[in-house]
Amino acid sequence: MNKNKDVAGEEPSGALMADVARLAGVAISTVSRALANPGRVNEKTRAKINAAAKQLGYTPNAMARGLRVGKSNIIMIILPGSLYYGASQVIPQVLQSINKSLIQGGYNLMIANLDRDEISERHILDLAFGGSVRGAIILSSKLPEVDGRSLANSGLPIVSMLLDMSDAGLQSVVTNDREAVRDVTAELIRLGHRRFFYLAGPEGNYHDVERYGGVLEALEAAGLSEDSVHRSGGHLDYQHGFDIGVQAADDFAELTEKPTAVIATSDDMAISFVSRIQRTGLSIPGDVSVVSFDGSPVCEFCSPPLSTIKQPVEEMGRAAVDLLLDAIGHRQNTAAVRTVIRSNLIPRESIAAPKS
Amino acid sequence: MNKNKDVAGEEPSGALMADVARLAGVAISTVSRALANPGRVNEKTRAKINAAAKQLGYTPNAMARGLRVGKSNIIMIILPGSLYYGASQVIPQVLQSINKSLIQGGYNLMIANLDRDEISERHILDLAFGGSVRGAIILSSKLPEVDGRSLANSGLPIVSMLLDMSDAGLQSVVTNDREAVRDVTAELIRLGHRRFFYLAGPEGNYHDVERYGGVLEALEAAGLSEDSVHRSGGHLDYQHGFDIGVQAADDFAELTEKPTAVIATSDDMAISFVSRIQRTGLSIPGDVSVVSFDGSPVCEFCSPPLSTIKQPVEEMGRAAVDLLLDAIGHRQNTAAVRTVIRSNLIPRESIAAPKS
DNA sequence: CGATTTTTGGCAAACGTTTGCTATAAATCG
DNA sequence: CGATTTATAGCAAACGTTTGCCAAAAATCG
Repeated sequence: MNKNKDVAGEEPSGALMADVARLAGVAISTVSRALANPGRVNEKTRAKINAAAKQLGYTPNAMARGLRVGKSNIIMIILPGSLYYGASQVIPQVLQSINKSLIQGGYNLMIANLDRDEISERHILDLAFGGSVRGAIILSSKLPEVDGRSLANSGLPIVSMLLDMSDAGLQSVVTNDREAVRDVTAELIRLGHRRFFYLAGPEGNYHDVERYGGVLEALEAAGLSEDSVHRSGGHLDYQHGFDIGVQAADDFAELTEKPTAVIATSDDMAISFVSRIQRTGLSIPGDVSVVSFDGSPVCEFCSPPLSTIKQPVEEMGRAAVDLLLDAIGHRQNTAAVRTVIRSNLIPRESIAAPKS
Repeated sequence: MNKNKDVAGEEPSGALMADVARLAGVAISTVSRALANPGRVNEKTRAKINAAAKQLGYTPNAMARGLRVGKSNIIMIILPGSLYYGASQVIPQVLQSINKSLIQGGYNLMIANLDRDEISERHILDLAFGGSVRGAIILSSKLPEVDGRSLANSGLPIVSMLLDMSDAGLQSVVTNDREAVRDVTAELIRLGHRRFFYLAGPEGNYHDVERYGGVLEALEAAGLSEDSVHRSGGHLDYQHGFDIGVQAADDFAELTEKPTAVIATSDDMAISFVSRIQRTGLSIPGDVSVVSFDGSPVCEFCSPPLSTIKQPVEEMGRAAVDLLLDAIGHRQNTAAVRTVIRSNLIPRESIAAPKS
């Protein structure tokens, strides 16, 4: 019965631009221009067209447009898969902030997980090279690369967030991890602390390097030796944030000369650490001061409320999107490939001068 | 210089199917079939084509394919915008689980936020009617509807998750909120509790209705009056999870006859509530027992560790994706429009028998 | 009022695939 | 070995837009 033998879809879906044109009594091209290119068509015909479009409930087909103009309106965010996801409180906030900014710019957000397997790398590359996405925001330190195809030379605008990848030539939006940790360490030193306990994230990870570096800088500035800090953790993924704190507490228990201040690289590990060492009879901040990184809201309601360095994720998300849209719009990529947005310490009761 | 005057894209982007065909010395259509329809082409030519494709780093253009076949391979997840996002710990887990399942099925996940404004409704409808997405998983109770276009009759397969929308004819994947709360309330009654304090989520919200209903059912079953439970909160969004707990603590303080057991509808509010009432000198579970809903990992590290009802979000995500893909594949939509996956109580030290 | 410029609308050719149909080559059969 | 079936490959027409170019109409000018 169907006249059109080469029918592809199953349902006629919605109204087409041709339908709108017919109803408005104009050509298809006029409809197209009326909808997209305000100035190019007479005000009166445009009104007619708009009316027709509304009446038919017309919605332009995104794929047809994308194909024709050779651009999609989708941005993908590349998350370091199970490594990060759900681990740190920051990811949902990052997503929300990025999505909000993107939509204002007329873009949509697609999620891509970059795990350690080749499958996921290939998948991301397919997205990039298949014209599905227009740009990428990456939260992973590794750029997918398989069989000669590499995200780096996909021609896709890419912005790195959280991690500094300016070395790889990527615009990067980061916070001042190092400086923030240095400052808080300096503050602890000023309060009288001399022995420190550092809860590391995954070994070699950018954040870990930066943050531990910050500790060392503060120690050096105060004339303290590197031995004043004991490093714990580092062999677990961020995914196991709470586990890191648990293990570190065991570690801590075995030290003969207890540190008086703990610097944790995420709130999760700080929380589980605190929970465990309180159980051994130590009090916070009486016996040991604790400060961590992330700024999770839950820190306010721990006992005692935890001091934490709040990452400005919303601002970072906005900045990343701005940079990406700039790059897409060919507005000259500002020479600066590194955008730093400052973290703030939220001081709470978990920090005090050491006992004696 | 460019011969092709009607050039659309700016860069030649990657290799085209035509390039592969030329290199392999076959027709375009043969390439297409070789890549998609294994059996339809001779093994030998197929090998030649695959080699050519790999050599050129060919990636099929998703939009062209989508346009031709009239289907996209993108699924959108509709989140209740700022209402939920970042509030409850469950969202990131939901996203991860859904994304993982989708990718295995060859689909991609796009994020859509449904806020209370018309803009976001329109945006989602554009996605649906513009052929951008192939199906939707919705975590919001409201179906977007503007100007006669409604998601309900977009023809798009939709699955509701977390919220039961089977009344609206949507396949729904939910947990047994009511039953779980009823059981835990019954257990509290068994322990000897007779006066309860209920921390409500947003008033009228599905979860709130179900969970509060569970409390009432347990009371009734035990022959206790509805007055045995004091309801607090309910006028704030989930977004303000922690705030709800804080306000509820004030509320609690004013009660002359203190309840001995608290049932909270999210971990966030339980955590802030506990923090505040401990500050007033009450002890948990000595003076008051606390149980909440969600199963956030952080509960294990609260003091005392919080009993919580763990929502099986991973399983729910998987189930939602399965149902959606079934619907897309026209496999008869199983008559059951309601899939229930059971929650489990994780009992911890925050629950005990009342004092006297 | 004729000539020139500016607006406005239409035609048709893309964009990169998929796929129905058809043509050829190979295989099978009587 | 000719006839019939079956496997394989190619042609060309879609899919629903956008947009370069041109033609007609309207406006402006001398």
